[in-house]
Amino acid sequence: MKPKVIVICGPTASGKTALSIKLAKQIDGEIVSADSMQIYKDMDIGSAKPTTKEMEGIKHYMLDFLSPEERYSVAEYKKQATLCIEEIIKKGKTPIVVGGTGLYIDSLIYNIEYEEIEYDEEYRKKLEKIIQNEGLEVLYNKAKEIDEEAIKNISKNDKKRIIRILEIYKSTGKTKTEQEILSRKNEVPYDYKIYAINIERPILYDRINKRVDIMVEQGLIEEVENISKKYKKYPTAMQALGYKEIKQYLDGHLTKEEAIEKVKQETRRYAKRQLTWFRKNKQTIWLDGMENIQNNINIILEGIN
RNA sequence: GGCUUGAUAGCUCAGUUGGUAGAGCAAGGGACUGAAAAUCCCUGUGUCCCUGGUUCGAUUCCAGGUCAAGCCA
Repeated sequence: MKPKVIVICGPTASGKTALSIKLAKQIDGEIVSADSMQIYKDMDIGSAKPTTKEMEGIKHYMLDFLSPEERYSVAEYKKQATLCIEEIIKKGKTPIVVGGTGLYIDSLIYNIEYEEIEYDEEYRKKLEKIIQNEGLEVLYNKAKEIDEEAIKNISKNDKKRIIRILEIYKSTGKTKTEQEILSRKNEVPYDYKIYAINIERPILYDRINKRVDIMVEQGLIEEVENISKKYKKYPTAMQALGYKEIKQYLDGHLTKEEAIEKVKQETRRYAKRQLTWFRKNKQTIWLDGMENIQNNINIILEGIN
């Protein structure tokens, strides 16, 4: 029998944190975060990182451990989160994976293996330069020569994925298609039970809007100010919703009101994309976020026993 | 009170020499394996303010009404 691991996903502001902590207390569980922004230190308010008080003594992993100056990726997440899950199981407790980053969750539930490679900054700079001088199409054609299969699913405008085909080939000598076949060769070691929380769209959007207002009240602007003073570069951290928009305000490109409105709008769009992602997995059991938390926990308890 | 202008998608507006309409933004759907809170793809939603007239046919022309803005009293 494979050990059970519970996954709780869902769009931002759907109530994952509250549900997961209450669940953990009832089943003697510990929480492994699956959130690409809550990993960063000093990004507390804007990433909606659970506070120590909210955690109610439940141990959380994969949270608040990385400097915003550091680069991070799903490959590292997969490796580290797997170690956390193993540790929790060793203690005889139940791991609960909680988060909104679909890519990170999939890396676990499908047990995706990522080959060891090093990030080659020089090569990426070189590619960026080619895009600037000669256009993206040059790289698209190059990628097409390397991996005709993978390029079928990639738009001519999708800069990131075009670059990735080239980077993977450069550092491993394998095509992305070959790499993806290898990445799924290992059996999934755990019995993942996947739950997603959803709320009626207008209510979800209303909650998002209100949450952004609360973040500003709690000092989001000061938080972003602090980060931009404290750190010199933030290769992935400043992609975060709430941070990049407030940064634009601090740099004088937006008024405060415009920036706040933009955070709300971009967060609503993000929630929509998250839902698209989570809908794809047909074994996911959906919970109604407007339902009483204990009732939802009961559904989960029935599912795992 | 009089005159002028306007009223078309959720918003800002274009347009139809009379044959029931289209842009931007917003929105919705989708993709996603090493930056993923990122990146990218697809989609047009409509009593054309109301009532009547002219007309084979009116959102378009005419009359009246309603509302809004401006000007004059």
